[in-house]
Amino acid sequence: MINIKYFFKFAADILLFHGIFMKLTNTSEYALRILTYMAKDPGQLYTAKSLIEKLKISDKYLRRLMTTLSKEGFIYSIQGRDGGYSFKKQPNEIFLADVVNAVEGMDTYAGCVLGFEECSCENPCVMHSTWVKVREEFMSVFTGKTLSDLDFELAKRY
Amino acid sequence: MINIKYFFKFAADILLFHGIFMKLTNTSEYALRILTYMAKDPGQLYTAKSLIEKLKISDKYLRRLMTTLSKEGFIYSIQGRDGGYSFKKQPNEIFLADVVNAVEGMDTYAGCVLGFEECSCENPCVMHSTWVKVREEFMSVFTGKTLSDLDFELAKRY
DNA sequence: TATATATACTACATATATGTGGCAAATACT
DNA sequence: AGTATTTGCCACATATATGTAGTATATATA
Repeated sequence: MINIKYFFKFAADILLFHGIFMKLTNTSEYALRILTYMAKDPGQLYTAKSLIEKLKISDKYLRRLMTTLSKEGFIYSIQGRDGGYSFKKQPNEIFLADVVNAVEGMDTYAGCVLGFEECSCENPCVMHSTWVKVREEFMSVFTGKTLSDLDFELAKRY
Repeated sequence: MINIKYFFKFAADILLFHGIFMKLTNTSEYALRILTYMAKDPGQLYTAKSLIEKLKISDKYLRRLMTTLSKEGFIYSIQGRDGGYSFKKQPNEIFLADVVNAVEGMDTYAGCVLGFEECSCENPCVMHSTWVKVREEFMSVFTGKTLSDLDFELAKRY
């Protein structure tokens, strides 16, 4: 899930700055943060402890998420001493959309921006075409890129 | 605020359909639903009662929203018998981004898709450029269109 | 078998978004 | 002044997302 907010902000020099706030839910953020981190070195076995320390995600929340990601087939887990998590599917088989979908659940549908049930191309609301433009950009990016299609060389993080 | 979810859905013919769920918060949906409805006939005075019936928004929630929209300067309100709401700013002066921003509050900022505080073009996360593409599409559409730039002829709704 | 270390699960706690109830205040009309 | 109709406001109720606590279970090693 993604949250988007617009904002206005005064810079120090009194310049009016008109920007956007667009944010995944913490849950989706965490899932992508974890998997993109693991994708840098996909062969490794990662303990919850190491992920928590490295990625600043709260202990129990991360563990619950790992269980979800495991049940969804992205990773497998090994219990007991010397246990941990590693990839089950390869990173180049995992699309960004799949990750978001998995952790957010599938009990949703493509909705009208104004919340109308009956909105469609044949019977559009006043914002239909406007919204479709935004949605299609998001769709093409998130369904078109896998975990291994990201900027691992550019990013100095982790 | 906007919530986006991906979804998979089986059509009747067993075709696997891979789509997107992308949704404003109810609050933003309501605000846009109300203002786009009013923008079809901007000169009129609208009672809360008529808006509730027409737009299927719960009584008290709509009234609270109208007060917000009024305080934010989009509309003015007339109390008492024969009172109601009407535009203060003209619809062609109200950008979609302004509406979302007004009802969601301004205590936010443009964030990293993975939730990193320090993420920027100079110090990007692995998803930075990917996310910027999506965000800029949303930004250009919502800061580029006003309430009067919508498809009033096409939409049979209301 | 005992111990250390790891994941799995359940239930609860907190924060935020959303929705509701009741009453006060304003205004037109009689 | 009295009444009907309308907006304004406060406090609470509910739903969902997020975060935490405690305990059970699994496994490598000694």
